[in-house]
Amino acid sequence: MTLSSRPRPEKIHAALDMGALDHLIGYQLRRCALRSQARFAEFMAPLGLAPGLFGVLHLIALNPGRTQIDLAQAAGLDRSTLTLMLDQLSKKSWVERRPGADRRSFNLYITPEGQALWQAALTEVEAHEAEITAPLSADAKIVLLNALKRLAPD
Amino acid sequence: MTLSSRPRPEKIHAALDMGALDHLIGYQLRRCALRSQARFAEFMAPLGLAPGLFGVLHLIALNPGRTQIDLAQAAGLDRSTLTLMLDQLSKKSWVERRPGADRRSFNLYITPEGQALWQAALTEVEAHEAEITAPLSADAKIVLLNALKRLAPD
DNA sequence: TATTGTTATACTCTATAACTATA
DNA sequence: TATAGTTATAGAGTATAACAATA
Repeated sequence: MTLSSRPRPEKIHAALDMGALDHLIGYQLRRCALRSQARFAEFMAPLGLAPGLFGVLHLIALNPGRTQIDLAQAAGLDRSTLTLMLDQLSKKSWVERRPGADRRSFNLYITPEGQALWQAALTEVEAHEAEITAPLSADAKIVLLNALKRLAPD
Repeated sequence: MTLSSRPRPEKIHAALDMGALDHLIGYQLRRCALRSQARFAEFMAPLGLAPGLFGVLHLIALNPGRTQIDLAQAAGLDRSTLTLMLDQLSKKSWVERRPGADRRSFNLYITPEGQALWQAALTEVEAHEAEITAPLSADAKIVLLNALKRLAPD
């Protein structure tokens, strides 16, 4: 906290009063997620992969042959949103839309290039996770994870 | 989990494999925050207040007379971002930019209308918080809050 | 009729860079 | 020169609504 930090001479802005916000899980959740996401974006940037796109790539890698509707539902996205994300992923040749038996829909597959990128991304994901959870003990991580899962059950 | 839920006859999409994502705090954080924010937006919508604008209004209400730079720093926003948000808040007459001694800057104040709106918003904030934390015991809430604060210290 | 995916459009939130006025 | 704020612009990420093709 600011209590322990000696004020620097250059510029002192007294800390602003946050009021009840400080005690709200909703607010702290937002703070943590924003910070985590910003850092995650930095880890992904060298790969040319936007944070949201990693999630989609990951789901396709683990679940080849699914339709866009399946995927949108699993990722919690609108199908129109997913269309745009898949446009980006297929423009980079990381993901393929293959026509299926039902000619209204596509079956989604990761490409070899996509596989390579995905593996590289997984390494970054682990590094990111280790970094952001560094302040927590192993036990605390488990407790936190369980709490989060109870908060947003499927 | 899906283990206990009887499959409904209409439409069965086998749950997609999430792989390691399920065990990542970074990912679960994102899921929870997105869900919380979407719900928060619904609570704020009747007031005509976008979620991000509430935070700014709240800071101004609690810290009258501060400059935009102060506020941007406290909210973790760029000053250009804050300019746009204040444009919206002042267009609705909820916030006032008053010229100060230093004629480069403004001092920010909440208006009477803003006060009324802020009070209404605080009620919604509490309702939102109660709803999203409903799955947790009082103890679990405290533990979660502490974990989140350790994750994103100031 | 209902479903899948696409398109057009728009909104929120955010940033960078160049600018104006003031210090 | 440096700072406060504005403007122009851009880019994620998201959604709704209308649409075409197919079931």
